[in-house]
Amino acid sequence: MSPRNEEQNALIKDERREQILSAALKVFASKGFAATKISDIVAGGGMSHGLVYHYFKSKEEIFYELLKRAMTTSSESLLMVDKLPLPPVEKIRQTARYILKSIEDYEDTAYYFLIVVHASVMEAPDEIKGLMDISNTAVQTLAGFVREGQRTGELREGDPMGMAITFFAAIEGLAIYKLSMSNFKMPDPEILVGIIKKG
Amino acid sequence: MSPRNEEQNALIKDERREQILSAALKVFASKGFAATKISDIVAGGGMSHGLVYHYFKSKEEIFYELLKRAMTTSSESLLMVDKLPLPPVEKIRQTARYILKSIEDYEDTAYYFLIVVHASVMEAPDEIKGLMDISNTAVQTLAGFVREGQRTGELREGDPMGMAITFFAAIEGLAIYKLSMSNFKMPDPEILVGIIKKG
DNA sequence: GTCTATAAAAGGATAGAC
DNA sequence: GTCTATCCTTTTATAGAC
Repeated sequence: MSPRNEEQNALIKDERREQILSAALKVFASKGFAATKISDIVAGGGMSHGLVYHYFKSKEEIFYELLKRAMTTSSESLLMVDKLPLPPVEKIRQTARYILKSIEDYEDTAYYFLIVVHASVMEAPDEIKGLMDISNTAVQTLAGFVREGQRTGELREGDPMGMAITFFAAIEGLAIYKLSMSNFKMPDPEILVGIIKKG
Repeated sequence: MSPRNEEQNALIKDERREQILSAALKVFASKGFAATKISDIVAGGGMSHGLVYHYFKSKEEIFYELLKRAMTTSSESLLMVDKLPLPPVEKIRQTARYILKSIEDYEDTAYYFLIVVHASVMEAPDEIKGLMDISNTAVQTLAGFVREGQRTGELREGDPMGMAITFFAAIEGLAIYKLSMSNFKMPDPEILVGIIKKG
């Protein structure tokens, strides 16, 4: 009960949570929410069934936490790019490069994108649907780049949201392929820029 | 037992099958395979639980049949376009236009694309994975257009398969959006052409 | 904090009545 | 051909031991 022990406990607690989340990330990404069994998560993380419920209230809460991280990370990344002193086309190019490289280099990035895909296509409770709106932060930031670029005439005309959605849709699709064919190489980011750039 | 009755029975049989498939299409597309309960399909089609099992061996068989239709239709469409006496860019443009219009006009088209998405991300038995290879017919046909166009210099350089995959990935993503936001308008097909066309 | 055993529920599939 | 009732497995979630 000394402070020392409490600190250690907090550390262990955090470690275990992360361990569970890390195992769950892979499984949820690969199978989706409904098809994932607690026993799948347990098998991947080498812990017991009961332990998962010691740290999380339900299967849904685990998924919720992972989705939150996915959404937060992607909107923050876009906001970072937005701060760079670059013309719109370059902001879009940076975004494409950064995301494709991250999917290529870190397996978890592809997993997180898959979590978002699953959240989009599943029948989700309101809490989860609420999180999905945050994703619109990323889409909307990108749509902002497009609007800006259309004003200066560097970019293709057309509905900015439609273009931004297509841009992310393509990335999500690529993440799906990456995961099913591990030897699949991410394409040149320029083809994503081509969605938006004037032909 | 007269021939007349057999014919009528065959008709009824076919009608029921289609009725079940039609109800299942919407539900599978909206919730995915694992999350779909037989009772969901039943509710959508206004028939009884047992009837479904009279016409199909299992939930999986229903999904399999729908996926087969999705795959067959898309590869056939691409082969049709390939027969047209058009330069590669135009074949790609036709494909983009045709598919986006079909998603826009027919709800079922979007549903069928969603079936494919779910099949891509689910943990599927070998039979279903086998069907997914057929999808590569469509992707590969498109990749063929790209290769052709690269030879003549009209199209962007880079891995044709990567571009074809991105093209379809974008469409699948758009179908997802279409279904969750029914008022979402499909973007200009040119943005899909932009993935492949020289910038 | 972690595990094992068990409860409780859900859902796929079948049998048999009509 | 169609429906209702039931079986039985699977799986989430909890209780309680260590």
